[in-house]
Amino acid sequence: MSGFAPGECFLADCPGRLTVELIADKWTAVVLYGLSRGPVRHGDLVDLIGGISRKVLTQTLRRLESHGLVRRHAYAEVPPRVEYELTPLGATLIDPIHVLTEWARENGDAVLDALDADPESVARHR
Amino acid sequence: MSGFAPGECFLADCPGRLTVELIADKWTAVVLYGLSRGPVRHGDLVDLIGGISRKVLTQTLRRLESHGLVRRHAYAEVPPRVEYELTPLGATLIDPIHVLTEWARENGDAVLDALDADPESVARHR
DNA sequence: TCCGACGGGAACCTCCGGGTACCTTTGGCG
DNA sequence: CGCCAAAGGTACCCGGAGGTTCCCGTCGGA
Repeated sequence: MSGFAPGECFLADCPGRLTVELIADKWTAVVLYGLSRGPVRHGDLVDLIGGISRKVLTQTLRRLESHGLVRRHAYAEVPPRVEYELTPLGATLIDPIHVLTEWARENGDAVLDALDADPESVARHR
Repeated sequence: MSGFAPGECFLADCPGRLTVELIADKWTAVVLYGLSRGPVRHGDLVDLIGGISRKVLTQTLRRLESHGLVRRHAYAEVPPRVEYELTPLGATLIDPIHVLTEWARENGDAVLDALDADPESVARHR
């Protein structure tokens, strides 16, 4: 519990808040991660991620694009082909996201244990 | 762009998804970070974080509690006093979150630049 | 000739995140 | 004596994020 300087950040107008706004979204991190090994087509991303709707994927990608994290390549072919890839800036976000997945791999079970070992905490009010 | 093994995770039912479900929330990461230096009272957290409403803070803390990341201490005093603190499991999440804040400190400006260097992309479809 | 492949977009709906206002308990104080 | 303040929780309501469905565009192939 030492080595952090928590008070300095995450409080209202600090840069950490920005990142949270960016990736603390239901799908953003997953999409970024799905792009981490190279360009992927829109439809492939839908299959790859699983559970995301095409509309939301498009929205997410558009937002990431406008934030400079993702680049869009539309080829004038038929049937249309669109590929998305990380920008260099976007690629720098993979590491932090990767840290999260590592955490999940190590502690995911503990969370699940706590979840079903603690059903009364939902019912307990005081 | 090497060293990752992206395909293995983040795809539907992998553990990485769990973490995202956990902290990919507007406030969760911020709250965890606010608790990272020790027990904090409910009201103090509201002030510390800034912008969160008491209700949402309570909801967030409750969820974290049921996930085993936060422990709640309610003292039978008047006026009531409630303190929240990280569990050991919750403390392990501080590092990954810290990585995110580091990213923000380094790349936050680049994101903001991309945002207002690309205003037409926002107007184009939003 | 008509359908299928691929990606985008509009219309519609549902659900829950978030804000507001009120409730609780008891001691302080007018 | 009675009313309010402090601190946290909660009932209720609304807006918007996210999902579903359908439609569009074009060309190749059955």
